[in-house]
Amino acid sequence: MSVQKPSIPKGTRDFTPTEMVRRNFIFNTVRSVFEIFGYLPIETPAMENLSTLMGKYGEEGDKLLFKILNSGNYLEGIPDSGYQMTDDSNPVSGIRHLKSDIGAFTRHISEKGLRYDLTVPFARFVVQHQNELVFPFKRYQIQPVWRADRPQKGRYREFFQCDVDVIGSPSLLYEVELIQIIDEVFSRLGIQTTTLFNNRKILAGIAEAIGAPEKMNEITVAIDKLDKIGLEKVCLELKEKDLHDSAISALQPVLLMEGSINDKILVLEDLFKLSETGMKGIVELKHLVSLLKDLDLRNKWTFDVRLARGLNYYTGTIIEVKANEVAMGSICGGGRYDDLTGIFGLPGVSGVGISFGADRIYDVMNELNLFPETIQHTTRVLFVNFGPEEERFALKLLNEIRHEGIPAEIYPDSSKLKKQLEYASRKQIPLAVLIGKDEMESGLLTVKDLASGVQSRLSTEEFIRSLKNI
RNA sequence: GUGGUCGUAGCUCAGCUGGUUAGAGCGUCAGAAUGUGGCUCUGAAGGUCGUGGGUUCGAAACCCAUCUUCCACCCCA
Repeated sequence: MSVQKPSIPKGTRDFTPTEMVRRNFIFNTVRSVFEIFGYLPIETPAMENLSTLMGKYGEEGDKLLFKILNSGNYLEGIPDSGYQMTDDSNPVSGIRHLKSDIGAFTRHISEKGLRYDLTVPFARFVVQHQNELVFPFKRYQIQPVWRADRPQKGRYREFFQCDVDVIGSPSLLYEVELIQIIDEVFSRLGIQTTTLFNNRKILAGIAEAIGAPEKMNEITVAIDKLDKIGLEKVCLELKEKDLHDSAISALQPVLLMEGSINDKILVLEDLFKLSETGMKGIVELKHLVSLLKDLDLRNKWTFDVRLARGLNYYTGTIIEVKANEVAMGSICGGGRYDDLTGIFGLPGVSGVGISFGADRIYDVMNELNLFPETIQHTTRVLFVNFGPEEERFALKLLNEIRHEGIPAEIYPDSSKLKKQLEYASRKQIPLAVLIGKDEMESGLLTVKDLASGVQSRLSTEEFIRSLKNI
């Protein structure tokens, strides 16, 4: 039997205790902010039926779904001679046919997949539990999601999302609330951010107004690249996407737009004389901006027409957050979806939500050294072990200290003192308690402060009191 | 998914155009008057050179495949 090198699938990671302490710091911060705003937790299974997942994220998204092979003999029911199509009853024979309709074959052997995000499972959850829920329903959800993407920096195949959504109200107050949550979370974590928002109706309006409503996606994707590739190439790309010259020139004012939010709104209002949808978007945008202006948020925010979020289900406001000091994809994003639950049989319910990317937030904080030192160590007191008798004595005291809620431990054997103190030192345990014969007889403990090296003799009562005071 | 890129001790890397027993720093472990850590000193362990093929008298170095890393596109947290 050969020894195999241990490894984990690409794009996945192990987390060490140090990393977990830091990750939990992020989760706890996010969680407590969510709760302050009145959101409650839910969880859903790691796997969903493929029928729930497929078709919700566009063609690209479908490809990125991790599918789970049916258990047992998943080839059962497929005749030896070929493959029976699911949607018509003509048997097709031969492996070549099977390959040519890989979709149908996949549906046969796999009916579950790992969740791709938390929003779609949430929609499914709402429809399934609609009778038990109070609307507007505000929930948060912190769980891993999986995407069969090609990994890169800040891009993993398994990562945690922290979602907050509210469903059952079209009120713009919730957009404001989410932007407040973003501000609060990042202020607490110490990350300086810029929150960008846009409105899907404005994007649709632009496409409509320049006479190419069916090309909205192409147009938004191209506009999104403006910073990256420049005006000329954007226009070139639009041309390649079969957009008329007249449409491209009509788009120029939008591409060249700059100045304050109000300036941009004026440009758009002018354009939207030809688009009702666009006007609606402007009305929403103006309302949102006026509400935000009164709030004195600590982080930057602004309207950005170039913001284009791909997911097909957004219909109103779209939001994205970037860290100011680190080059990384967005660390938070989301938006308003008017009919996410419609496909599951509950039409006309509007919702809005955002998702914090815990893993990217971790990377950003790590790069900027933002994790506070104080979250590091857990054990605060180590009892040094001098032998069976001393052990007994220490165990009693150890128990008392733990009852006071102070994390403490005892060294497992009477190794050299040197070794025991080194253990404390390496684990960054601040206090070591030495109980040997002297201490047992006198009842005075020797307490060593590892940071300063100072030792003191304290009675057990004094010691416990001093621990509680810190 | 498309196009690149990286892979040598636990970690960070060196190893000249293929040539004999593959190196360093850090870390680890063991010692340095037997109840005192971090610093210092001494010593030791640790590598199928990502994996599998091939070229060659000879490969860590060259070729192919494969996995992994990172990057660009795509998309996104």
